[in-house]
Order: sequence, then structure tokens, then C-alpha cells
Amino acid sequence: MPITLQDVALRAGVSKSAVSRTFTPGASVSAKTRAKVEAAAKELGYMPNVLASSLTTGRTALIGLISNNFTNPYFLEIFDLFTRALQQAELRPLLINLSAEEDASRSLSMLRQYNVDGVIVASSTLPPDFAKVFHDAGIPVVHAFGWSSEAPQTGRVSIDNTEAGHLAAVTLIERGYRQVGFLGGPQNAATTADRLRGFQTELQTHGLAPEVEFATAYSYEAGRVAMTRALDSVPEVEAWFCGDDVIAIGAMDAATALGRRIPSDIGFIGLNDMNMAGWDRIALTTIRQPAQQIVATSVDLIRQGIADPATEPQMVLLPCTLIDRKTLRAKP
Amino acid sequence: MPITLQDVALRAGVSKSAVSRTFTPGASVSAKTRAKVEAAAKELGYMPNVLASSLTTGRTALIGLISNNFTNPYFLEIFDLFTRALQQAELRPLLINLSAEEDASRSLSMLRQYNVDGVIVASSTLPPDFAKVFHDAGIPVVHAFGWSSEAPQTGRVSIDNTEAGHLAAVTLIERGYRQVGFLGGPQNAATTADRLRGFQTELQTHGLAPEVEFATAYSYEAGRVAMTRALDSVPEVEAWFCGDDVIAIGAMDAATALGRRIPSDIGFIGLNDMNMAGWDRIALTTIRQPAQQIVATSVDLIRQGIADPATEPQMVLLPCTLIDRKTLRAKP
DNA sequence: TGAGTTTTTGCAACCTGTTGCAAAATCCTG
DNA sequence: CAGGATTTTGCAACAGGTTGCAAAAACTCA
Repeated sequence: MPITLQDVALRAGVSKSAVSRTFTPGASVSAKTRAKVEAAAKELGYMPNVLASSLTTGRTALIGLISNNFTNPYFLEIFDLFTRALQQAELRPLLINLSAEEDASRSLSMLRQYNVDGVIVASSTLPPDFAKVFHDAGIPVVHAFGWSSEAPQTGRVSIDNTEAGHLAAVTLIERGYRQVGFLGGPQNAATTADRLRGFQTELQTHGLAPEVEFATAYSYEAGRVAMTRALDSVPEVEAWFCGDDVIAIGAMDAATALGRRIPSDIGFIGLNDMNMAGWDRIALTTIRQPAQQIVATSVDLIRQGIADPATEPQMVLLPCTLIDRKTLRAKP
Repeated sequence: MPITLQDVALRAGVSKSAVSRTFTPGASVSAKTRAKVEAAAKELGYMPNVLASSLTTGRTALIGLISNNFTNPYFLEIFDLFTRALQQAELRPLLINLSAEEDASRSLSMLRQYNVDGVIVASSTLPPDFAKVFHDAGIPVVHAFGWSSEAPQTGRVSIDNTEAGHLAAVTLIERGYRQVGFLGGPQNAATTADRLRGFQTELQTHGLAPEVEFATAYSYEAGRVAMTRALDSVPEVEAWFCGDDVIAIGAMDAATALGRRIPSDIGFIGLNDMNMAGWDRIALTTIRQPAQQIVATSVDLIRQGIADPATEPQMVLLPCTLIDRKTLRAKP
């Protein structure tokens, strides 16, 4: 049913090779035959079958986009950015949701069956050595949003989470908070430890130490239950650094439910700066990840990896910035 | 470099066909050769190349998942559901972001080049005849979340939007509101007209007519600006039916900014019931779309369409329900 | 055990393109 | 216009599988 190379060749009165070359950039075809072929192709509505050509060229332009963050609205922004950047680069995202039990190895083998040209892991909760599996399989891979100082050597791009923790501490201190808390994301998340370390280190230089709690997921609910617990066990904490905006929102609702006012009674600072953080009723003071740059860099790295498989995996760290809104009291 | 059928055949001491058959469900292979082949395959780490087999079988298990709703957090929930459901069905979503200028025909040809087995259009703002393009190209297609009574005959699954408008009207009336408004999504969205029609029709039977406004997008910002305008031009409206939760949130923030209290001064009812609508600080009264069912049905329809291309496209309408929270006053 | 059935197997052609190579066509220069 | 250099072209093999067909092997049952 669908039109093939053969059909076009016949119609144009040339060989299959001629048709193939017409559609291969940089191949040798005279203007005359190119014209004939293009006319025939147009008449028949021909388009080359990428999958068939992938057999010989080894290229599919398919990129595995793997994530398990399907409950954190921030990741919709990330998916938006990734799909656009990939499309721009003529690459096609094969989306994999690893939220469910789905084990990693199954998705690896699936991606190999489809011969993907590269893999992007967009997640901070997938184990840092997850990306390595692809690297070891010879598939270019970059792990975005999941940098941790102990992770193995694969392509990585992220903010410097230690630095983010540092920035949070500095901010809280300069606002005059002394009793502070850290409400991290899942304890096993690659990034949590680094954020905590940076936070603690800076506090230490001021003779302070944070209370430490962890939410079980990057979600509103998890933030809410963790904070409900914390408000009971360590009610004296004046301000919390939350490992994620959505966790922060859950935490703030927990505080509000218990009658605490923000920021007069208790302060919160988040991380990510998702769109929603700027909504009036949220107005969250937070640390912004340069999502756009992280995505652009990730896609660049993947393209490099595809173009020259011998390139060493690169690790790039981008700076984050404070976005001041209304959930922390002003500098005294 | 990668292991092929040939390699396994050699190793197992059988023909290529035997190996192929071992991996083809329902093919005729004796237990003995199957064992030999499986052993060899395991040792070598062989996995069949789906793309190569797609050449002869015509099946890729690839499903184009097209959307342009990458700013509405509700759609993260939808993507979560779709990716899971597709994975469950051993289908692979090729994600296409149509937000940008990207024109439809380009994505059609791309999907044809990749030989997708089917297409799911998840959007209410894509023109209703967009899905038809795929139908006409002989590709099974279902349009989810975009039903409109005037749309052409392709697979479709959605709530009955007229019914939703009707439900909104009934709800507002029974709460004692008389001066009501409709703040729709984009005016060109497939669903908006139906919702408005249902809303108006019901109001009419009570001798009422709504004020009508439209937001330019399904986003917080759009809801906010539209409502800011509306509060100026028709301040007498007591309650608004918003075409989407995120629009409703923007609208509510506009009202709050102008000093109106919810629900005592002004009421809001949304549509979708995204997760976030249940957050304390939002607590939006809204109409729930049965997202889970819509997705499950869509995937079923696609599978049917793949299994038997001759099946007529089906249209299924699912019921929606009211979720009462705190943005509408109680029944008097 | 042997004839008749049924199942399993391998061969070879095929799916849709790509590409190295040698032949054919075209171009250039004196 | 001849002769050499360059470009264009088609052939045929190949990428990694699938499948119709006929031959081979394994069953059945008298």
C-alpha cells in the first residue's frame, strides 16, 4: 500500500540508487535526475521509510526520554522543553515512564530493540548509576536534573546541588533565621544528600545545625505529611528549606492547617521555581534551576555523543539563583 | 557490534528461521530447538531488532502521542496515564509537542516515516479535523479529550461537554446563583462551544443567560487576565463556570487581587479535577473528567484499530461528576 | 512395522533502503 | 576533436529480520 523507493524509481525511470541519493543530503545526483525523482516522488506522495534506512545507516533519530517524575508539575515544563529542543534537532523522543514497577533493565532492552540513538534520563530520583547502564551498552546518555557528586561517569547536566544548599542557608541566615530545617526529597534521591551537605556546611560556619526531615516523594502529599509530622516534633523551627517546590507547597499547607502564618510565624524556601511558584496564592520564595539551559545543554551533549561516539561523557553544572517572593520574611 | 539473528543461529546450530520463530509468538518450533535457541540467545545477549522486523510485519508498536497542552498541569496526569497504559499494552509512545509553530502536516509525515501503528491526539485545542488527517492516511487514530459534536468521524473519547455545561448550570442554580458567567477556554477549542451550549441551554430553562468570556489559553495567566477584565466589565456576576481548573485558579487569583472573597463574594466552578484542585489552598469545586477511563478507552480503541483496521471508528462519551469543595457557597 | 498425518525445519525470496564499485556519461583543456 | 579528469549512474550485495513452501522428521494407529 505505501509508496516505496521502487515505485518512485520506476515512475521516474531511474534506478533505486538514484532515488535514494536524491533523498540523501550530500549524495551525488545530477540536477536533471534529481528533478525527475522529485517530481515522481511528489506525484506519488512518497516519503522514505526511516526505519528501513536505519538498518543500513544505524541511525534512527530516536531518543529515549526516561523519567519517573510524573506527579511533579515541574516536570511538565521539563517535558515541554525537552520535546521542543529534540524536535528542533530533528530527534524524536520515545517517552518512557518509569514510575511504575517497570524495572530498569526492561526499559534498557526495549530501547535497544528500537535502536535509539541516545537516551536522556530526566529525573533526580532514579539511582545515579541507572544512566550508566546505557553508557555501558554504548548508547550516548545524559542524566539531567540528577547530578550527585558520587555518581558514576556518564553525561550529566544539572545545577550544583551543594551550591544550592549553600545558597539556601545563606539566604535564611541573612533573613535572621537561626532555627532552621531541611525538608528534603526522598532520602535516596541522588540530589538530596548534596543539597543537605551544602546547607549544613554553610550553617556550620555560623554555629548552626538544621533539623532534618525527608519527604517520601516529590509530591504535595508527601510534603504535607512530612511537615505535619515535623511541626509536631520540632515546632521551634522558624524556617524550612524544602527540596522541591511542590513539597514546599504541601509543607506550607500543613503549616497553615495548624494555624501557622507564613511568613510571619514560619518561613519556607523551595527549589526549582516551577511556574506555579509565581502564582499569587503560592508566591513561593525559591531557588531557580535554569531549566531551559539544562535542557539545551543536555540535548547538545546527546548530539555530540551521537556525532562522535568517542567523545568522553561530559559533566556540566549550571548556576542557580534566588527568586524572592513572599514566603520568607524580609531582610531585617 | 550488536548480536544478530544470524549469530544466534550459528551458535545454536539451527537456521535463521528457527531463531526467528522462537521469538515469534505462536510460531511452530519444537521444544528442543526452542531450548537450544534460547540458551544461545541468552549467552550472546541477543534481542531482536524491532525495526528490522517491522519491515516485513508492518508493525512497529510505535504510537504517536500528540499534544499541545504542555502548560496545563492536568496534562501531566494525562501523560502519566497514557504512558502507563501504552506500556502495559506493549506499545511505545512517540511524543510530539505541537505547541510551537510546528505545523500539523510535518508531524503527520514524520509519523508516517516512522511507520507508527496508531496515533493518539490528546488535546482539546487542536482542531477537531486534525485527527482526521491520520484517519485518511489509513492510520488508526483516536482523539482524546477533544470531543465536539461537530467533529468529523474519527475515533474519539471524551466526556460529553454539553452535559458538563449542563451540570455546571444545574449546580450553580441549586446553590442559588442567578447572575452567572462562563469563562471558556480558547474560543476555537473544540470543546468550548459544547460546554457553553449545555450551560446556556440549562440556564435558559430558568430564564437566565450567562455572561460569556473566553481565556486565550488553558493557563493560569490567561485565566487571570480574562477575569481581571471581566471583573471590570461585569462585576455583578456572582459565580463563574470556568472551562478548566487552571483557568479557574488564575481567575480566582484575579478576584482575590481585587479584594473579592471566595466563595462569599464570588463563586467559581472548574472543570477537570486535576490533582491540584484538591490542594488546601485551592480547594476548587469542579467537574471531574474520568481521566483514567478516557485514557484506558482510548488505548483500547487504538488496539482494536490496529488489530482490525477495518473497524469503524468509535466514539465514546463518558460521564463526568461534580466534586464539591470550597469555591461555591453551600446549597441554601 | 509401515502407511498416512502432522509437526518441524531450512531454503530462498522478500521487506525497504543504502552503498562500494565499476561502467557510462559529462566536462574540461589544449 | 581527442584524451584525460570528473561526475553521475546502475548493479548487486547488504542491513536484520519474516515467511511461503517443500522436504525432513516425528507421530499415529492399525
